[in-house]
Amino acid sequence: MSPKFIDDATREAREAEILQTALDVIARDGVSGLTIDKVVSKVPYSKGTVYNHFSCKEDLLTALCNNCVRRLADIFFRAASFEGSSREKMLAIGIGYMLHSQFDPTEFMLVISAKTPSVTEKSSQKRQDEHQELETKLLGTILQIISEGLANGELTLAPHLSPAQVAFSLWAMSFGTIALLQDNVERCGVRQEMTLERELTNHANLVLDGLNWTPYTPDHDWHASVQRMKATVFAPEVEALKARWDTLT
Amino acid sequence: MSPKFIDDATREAREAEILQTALDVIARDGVSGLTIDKVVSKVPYSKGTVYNHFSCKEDLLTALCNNCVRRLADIFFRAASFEGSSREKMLAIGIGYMLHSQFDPTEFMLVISAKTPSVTEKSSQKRQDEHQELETKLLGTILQIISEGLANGELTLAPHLSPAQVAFSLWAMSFGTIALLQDNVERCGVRQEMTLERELTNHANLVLDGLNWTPYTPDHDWHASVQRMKATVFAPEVEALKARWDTLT
DNA sequence: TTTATTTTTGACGTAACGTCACTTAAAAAC
DNA sequence: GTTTTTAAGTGACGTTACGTCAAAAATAAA
Repeated sequence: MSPKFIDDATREAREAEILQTALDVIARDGVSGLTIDKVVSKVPYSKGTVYNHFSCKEDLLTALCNNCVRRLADIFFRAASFEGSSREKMLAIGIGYMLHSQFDPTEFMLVISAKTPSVTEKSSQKRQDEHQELETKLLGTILQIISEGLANGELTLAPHLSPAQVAFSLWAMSFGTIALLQDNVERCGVRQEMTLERELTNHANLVLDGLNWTPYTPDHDWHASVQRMKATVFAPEVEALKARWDTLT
Repeated sequence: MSPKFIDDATREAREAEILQTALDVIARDGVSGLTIDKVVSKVPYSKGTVYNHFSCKEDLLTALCNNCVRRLADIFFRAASFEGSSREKMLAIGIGYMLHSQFDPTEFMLVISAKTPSVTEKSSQKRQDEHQELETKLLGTILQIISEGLANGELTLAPHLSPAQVAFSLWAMSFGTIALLQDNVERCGVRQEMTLERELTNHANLVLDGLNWTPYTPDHDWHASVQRMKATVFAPEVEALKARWDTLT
């Protein structure tokens, strides 16, 4: 009386395979070029099976986005483990975010795409809940660094600010900076003189100084900190970027 | 030898009519529910004529976005005319941005949608150029306020920051804050305690303090400034929001 | 009235979506 | 080893929407 069963492991492996294929399609044809039919044709499963995993195209996009956020959670975790002051760890979050977005602009832009009404309006509730959960996890890591700063006196919060508000500010700052600079460099006159790393560091220092998070910008060599991050906790990302660069030239 | 000619005025009027209809469709069915066919059926013109104005659906979306940015340019201009210190004017930019996004969340989200790869990949070059131009204009207004602050000594830039970088930081801050808080209030635990106005003010003050833009947060009643803005330069927006609120209740 | 030229039209070909009736296959029962 | 049972997979199909284009309409000069 018990029929064919598919175990969770192979099910997840298959889902990953479909998602990777979708990412390949996007890398080749852009987000607008992603179609379920293309994915189906490149995968050893039928359309019915694909729709068994994802309720619609937008659901698939959200799933891709969630994968990205999951990877980001790992990066943030490593950022928090950077050997240094709490403020350096905070900066590391932004740098990690940036490195990831540079390594996979497609994935980073997917996060924006997935926040777009046309996607959220159609994506399944289950995956959107998952998205919220993952975002909360990201903020959790940031909150932890804030606690650390508060605990060791490097950060003193003004009475009108809660840790959650600070976490949000920092996240919004990184997101805004990376999103707006992402593919606009060398297009708009006002922006072309900037490079992402420098800008992000500047903008982060602006906010962190504003928060009275010591050491203040003039008292520390932040560029050196960034170099150290890139040599330690983000070595894999830097390595990957370097490898990519070598391949392209 | 001269045939039927359509003058620019009626042409633009028709374009506005189509765009308004598209906005109506989006208000009813969401961005994902927007289809050219629906717009055509609600407008006294044929599909061919609509495609005569917009090269594709994405092009229409970008046009809607540009309309929004154009309105924003007006708001920023008024913000810059606020009677007060340069820092108050700067805060006014953020508040104006926020008021507009509250009055028309659809339009604000359209700006994000239009920055999404699936849209930029298909939209016409002409409208994307227009978009860049409009954004540059927005930044121009911000740059003017920065100049003013520098001129009267209320703002002194650290050597590593250019006015353009500062303008960008402030814009990214506003964009990120509004975008991420827009429709997420009361969804994610970390965020639910915040209201948009308070958060935006906090975040703006953070950045402005970080920039050493006087008067510093503890030395000024920013809430009062915001109230005054809402009573003067943004009276129309506040009025419109109030009217909307009265209608809904 | 004719002619020349722009503008409008909407039927049509194409592409992608998402569904569903049917097939396949595996494990338990006998 | 055969039968039974039902989860899982399939892909043809109906539908919707896109964007085009050849023909029709409209208008102003000749």
